[in-house]
Amino acid sequence: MSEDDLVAVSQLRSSAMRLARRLRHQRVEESLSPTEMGVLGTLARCGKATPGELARKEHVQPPSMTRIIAMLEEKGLVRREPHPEDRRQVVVSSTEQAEQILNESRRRRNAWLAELAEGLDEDEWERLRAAAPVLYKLAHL
Amino acid sequence: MSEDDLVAVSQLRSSAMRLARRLRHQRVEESLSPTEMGVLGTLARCGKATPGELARKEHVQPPSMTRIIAMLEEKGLVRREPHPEDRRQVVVSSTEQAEQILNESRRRRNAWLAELAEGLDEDEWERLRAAAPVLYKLAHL
DNA sequence: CTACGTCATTACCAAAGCTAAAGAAAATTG
DNA sequence: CAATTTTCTTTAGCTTTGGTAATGACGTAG
Repeated sequence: MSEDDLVAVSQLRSSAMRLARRLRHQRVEESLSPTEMGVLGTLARCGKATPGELARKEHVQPPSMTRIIAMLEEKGLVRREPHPEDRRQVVVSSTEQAEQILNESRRRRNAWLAELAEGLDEDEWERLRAAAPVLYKLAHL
Repeated sequence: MSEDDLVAVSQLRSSAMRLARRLRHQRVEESLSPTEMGVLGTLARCGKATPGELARKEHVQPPSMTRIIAMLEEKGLVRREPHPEDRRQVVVSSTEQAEQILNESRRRRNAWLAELAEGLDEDEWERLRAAAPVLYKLAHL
C-alpha cells in the first residue's frame, strides 16, 4: 500500500467521523437517533429482519437493538411479528409512516449537505459524485 | 441539483455515519473517545488553541470540551497554559506522547480500513483516492 | 466606574450503548 | 427420547459522553 493510499485512508476516516457528528445535528425527527434512523433505512432496503440480524447489520449489540426496536414500535414506525418457523425469533418490518420520515429526513439532510457542498468547485463535486457509490459499498461491506 | 447529485449526497450521508460507527470500534487507545482523538488531531494540525476554539472546531459545546481537555491533561496528552493577553482564556497544546498515540491510531485504523477496502477493485479504489481530499475539505468546511 | 458581554468552568441531567444474566425455544448428543 | 448445549431475545444495571443551566473571573463599551 502506497503512501498516497495511507493518506487517503486517513482523510477518509477523519472525514467520515466529522461529517457523522455534524449530520447528527440535522435530524428532522428530533426524537429519532442516528442508529434508529439506520434501522429504518436497513428495513426499507431489506424489507424484514430479525433483531439479531439488525444488530449485526447496524454493528450494535443485541440488547441495544431490542431497545431501539421497542422505541420504534412505540412510535408506530415498526411492526413486530412472531417468526413463522422459529418461535424464539421475531420478525421486524417498517410501516408506511417510517417511509415518510425517511423521505423527509433524506430531503432535509440532502439540503444541508448540498449547501455545505457549495463550497466545492465543479471538479471536486464531480470526484465526490464518482466516489459516492464506492463509499456506500465500503461502508456496507 | 440533479437527481444524480441527490443520490450521491444521500449515499455520502449514509456512508459517513456508518463508517464512523464502525471506526469507533477500532480505537487503539481504548481509553480515548473519538472526540478526544479529534481534539488531538486538531491540535496536531493547528498547534495551539483555546477551549472555545476547540469546541467550535469539534462541534461540541464548551462544557464538554472543558471535560475532554481535563481528561486529556490528566493523561499527559495535553498542556494547559494561561493565555498571554487574556486572563479568562487558556491555551491548550498537545504533548509528544499525544503525537505517538496519533501515529499508532492512524496506523491501526489505516490497517482496518485497508483490509475493508480489499473488497473493492482497482477502479473503485482509484475513485476513493481521488475523492478523499475533497471529503476532507467538505468535512472541515 | 458601571453595566454588559465573553470565556472557562462547575453541577446536574439525558441519551444511547454495553455487559451480565435470565428465559424460552431449538438443536445436538448420548 | 431425555438431557445438555446453543441460539435468540429480552431485562437489569452500569458507563460513557454529550448537553443545558448557572457561576465566577475577566475584558470592554458607554
